[in-house]
Amino acid sequence: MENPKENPNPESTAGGVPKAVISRLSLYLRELEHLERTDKATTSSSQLGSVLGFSDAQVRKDLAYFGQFGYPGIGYRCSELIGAIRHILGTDRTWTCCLVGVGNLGRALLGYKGFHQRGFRVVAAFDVEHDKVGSSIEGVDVYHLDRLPELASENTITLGVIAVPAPAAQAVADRLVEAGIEGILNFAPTTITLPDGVSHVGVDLAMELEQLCFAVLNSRDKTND
Amino acid sequence: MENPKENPNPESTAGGVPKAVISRLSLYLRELEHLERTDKATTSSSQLGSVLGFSDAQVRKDLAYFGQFGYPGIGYRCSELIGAIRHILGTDRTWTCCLVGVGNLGRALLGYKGFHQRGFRVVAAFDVEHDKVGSSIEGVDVYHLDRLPELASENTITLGVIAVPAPAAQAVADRLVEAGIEGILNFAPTTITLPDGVSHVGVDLAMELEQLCFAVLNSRDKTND
DNA sequence: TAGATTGTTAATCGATTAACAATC
DNA sequence: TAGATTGTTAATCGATTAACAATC
Repeated sequence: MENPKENPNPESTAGGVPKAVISRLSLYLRELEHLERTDKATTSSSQLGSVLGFSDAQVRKDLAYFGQFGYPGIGYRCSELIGAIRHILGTDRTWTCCLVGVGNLGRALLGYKGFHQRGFRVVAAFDVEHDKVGSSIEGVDVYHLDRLPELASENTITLGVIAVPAPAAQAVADRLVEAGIEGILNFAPTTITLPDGVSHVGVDLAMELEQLCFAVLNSRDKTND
Repeated sequence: MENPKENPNPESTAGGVPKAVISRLSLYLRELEHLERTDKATTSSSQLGSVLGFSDAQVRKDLAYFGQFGYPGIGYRCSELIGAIRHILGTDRTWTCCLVGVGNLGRALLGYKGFHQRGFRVVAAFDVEHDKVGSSIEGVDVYHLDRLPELASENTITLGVIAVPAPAAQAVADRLVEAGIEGILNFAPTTITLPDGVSHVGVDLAMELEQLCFAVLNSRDKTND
């Protein structure tokens, strides 16, 4: 046991990818798409890293979790790496989504072009207020929340976006789960509890500002050292 | 050198707090505020952790970076810990903010009650479109971006929120920096470059959905093991 | 007192960095 | 060829977990 052997099971990588790697993958993708739009055919780990504030080693290591995408001496072909990262993230297919909560934020999300551009199709919006139900926002029909199960199975909706007030969020989450949704993006500023097998990402806008406050205070301290 | 001494400089903690600790602190705070609203006077590291999916040890360790806030045998008094975390994050004071970009998302942000509730005061909004300039949204006046320097110094605006299209984001960031802003919350789906001393948090809504996709795909794999 | 829970240390685990042979 | 850059290994660094004496 003093002299450990090499891992005898080389293809066992799949499950053990750090979560931080996946966020960076999204950043690499965004940057690569930007490079491609500005007609750069290739890039390198050091170029990609320096724009985003990571080391070249980190970029290569992150990609190495999933395979070999580069050319020694050359770097990475943007279009190829874009395709590879999209495939890894799963955004090389179309995802069918619904939105619950057509308030200020919900309406803004429906108007957000970025979702459609990246292959997310919002096929229905839901609310419980009768003056909203029946309307159409940015081409998306607004239904009463009671019709969620029906529309979810008709359209095989996979992802749900929650944009309701915090007190309603858990009940909405439960109904999305009941309707067979596999993933929830939660904008309500509250913790929601979900069964295993349902994925979850939470975005709390006020929390992001809090993080910024802390960063500002720390930066002040560092400057007046 | 074989037998290293204990750290001779015990109070050198300040700078070295992992970034992940700060996000968890925000989550603890949100949960504590929820507990307080539901009339729980005290909680414990294991209770706090289990709701949020962390271990009790992690909760205690995170708090230990900043001091001692609990009572052995009792736990934490919610109101005290809320005060302590707010002080750590810097949200025990009022932060003066401005918003640039009064599109769908910008308007939604102006209507978002959570900011004001947590001590963020949005004192001005800016845009370059003449039909928007001069209007007032949710009680916040919309000015032409050219008036940013003037209004920033009059109101000592500390934080700026960017909600403009990606191609305009860097130029807006530069003008915010020029106007003396100390922190930027960027909702534009692009990387912005800032000088040292200006803090930065980026939120890319499409990226969050990408993260969710990956989680859903992985969860499927795990289920069909 | 017995039970609960903290703060803190030491042990474990995981992630990042540095270095370099292989490749174009 | 010389220069650039990859993929990968080993070394370093940092963060999480487990354990427990101290405390209420």
